[in-house]
Amino acid sequence: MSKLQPVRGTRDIFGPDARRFSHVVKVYQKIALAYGFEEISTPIFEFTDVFKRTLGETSDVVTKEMYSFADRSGEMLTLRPEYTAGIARAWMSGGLAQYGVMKLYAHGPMFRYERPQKGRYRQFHQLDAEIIGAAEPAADIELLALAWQLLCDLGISDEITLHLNSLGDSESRAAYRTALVDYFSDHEAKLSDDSRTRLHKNPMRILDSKDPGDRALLGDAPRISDYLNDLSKDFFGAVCEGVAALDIPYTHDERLVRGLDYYSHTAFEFITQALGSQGTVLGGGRYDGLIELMGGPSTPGVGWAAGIERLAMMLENTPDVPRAVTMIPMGEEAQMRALPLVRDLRAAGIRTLMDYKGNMKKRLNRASKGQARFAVLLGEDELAKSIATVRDLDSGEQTEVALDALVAHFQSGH
RNA sequence: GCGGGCGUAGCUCAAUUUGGUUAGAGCACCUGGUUGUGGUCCAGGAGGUUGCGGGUUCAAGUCCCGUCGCUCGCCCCA
Repeated sequence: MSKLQPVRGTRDIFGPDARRFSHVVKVYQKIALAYGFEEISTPIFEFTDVFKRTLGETSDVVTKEMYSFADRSGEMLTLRPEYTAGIARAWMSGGLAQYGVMKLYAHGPMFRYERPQKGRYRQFHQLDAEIIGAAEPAADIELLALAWQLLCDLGISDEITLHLNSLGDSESRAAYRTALVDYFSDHEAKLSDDSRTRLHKNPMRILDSKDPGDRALLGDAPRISDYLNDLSKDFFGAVCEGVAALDIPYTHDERLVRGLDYYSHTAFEFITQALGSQGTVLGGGRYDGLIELMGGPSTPGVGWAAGIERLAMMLENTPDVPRAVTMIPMGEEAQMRALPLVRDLRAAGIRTLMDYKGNMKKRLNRASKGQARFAVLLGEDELAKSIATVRDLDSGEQTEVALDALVAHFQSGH
């Protein structure tokens, strides 16, 4: 505990990692705003009940993955393992229903007590999008469009495929579940240990088992599409049509299910092969039963979340630090005279650096290693003439620029 | 929670087949050569309890046990 190392499954994000990370967030914010979503920021912890009630007492997240603790007054709190429950809670406690359909986006840290792996951390970060109050497939489609645009704008869409499925409404889902349990109960002896537990706890999860023995049984297993009632079929058909109209490539993946209890109708995951077994880069679905389950009015909702770390890992290039201007004053007077000049450059939005020590050689050295583009030399000679010597660090060319024209000089693209 | 692989300087790696003196190198960093001109070059410096703890041995970076961490996979998920 006293060791100078980060807690298992957490990490410091710095340098190139930090730039990739924030690039993902910036791109997302821009798109989300363009799509008409509004930002919401919810606390990173909630009363434990918020997650317990919504995720289901027996889900893995609740039984073994939550960071829960009692605070000083004895309240049981939990660091959020996912976004939806907290946002739904905010929607209710803030009376957001008055705004009608709400389209919300968010980004921030999540916490799950899991064994770390490539692309999986105990503190990880998600982008999130939710539409609350819309029962129409158009909302699902809009969210999928938003997700796809994000992946496109990040330049990673060609490594990713959309897997789309319908879990049906609660009636369809219940019927299917019964059929599934019947089928697998007949073959219980052939199931893997994991799937035998699933059979009783969460039978639909057997469908995406990686065990070869289980997979052999799947061929003859009942298919969800045969159990959808008309309403569910129409809904799914509309979503597929919309996705096709937007030219989003997808596959209907009947084995795609959800671990969380409150999902219905649409379920989807954007999956890549590039990240090993942590291939789901963005996933979500419709949760029409959630808000009622939490004690609110019956209210439909759809949403998704994406792992920022996973997206960042897939970026082809690391965004560069913008190239800077480095001020190099020589002598005490120049040092003072440089202060307002640097301030004005910075106020104009020009990335401007100034060292605290060193002779000109060292400063130029540091400037070029730090990827600066220009050095502004300011010494006695320059001050006497009210100019600065601007040195192009790539070409070595030097020009004289009047001090009161410095900002304009760099703003004009130099 | 379960299984495999791996832990030597900030990073990448050395350290003779089978244990043997003071654990080395490159990159990066700092200082000087050059008190107003960088990236090169030269010289020097700093940086390590070989992850940690125990054991075997005259002797352990090297062998054994434990532990912690990283990593890949399972479970589950973003």
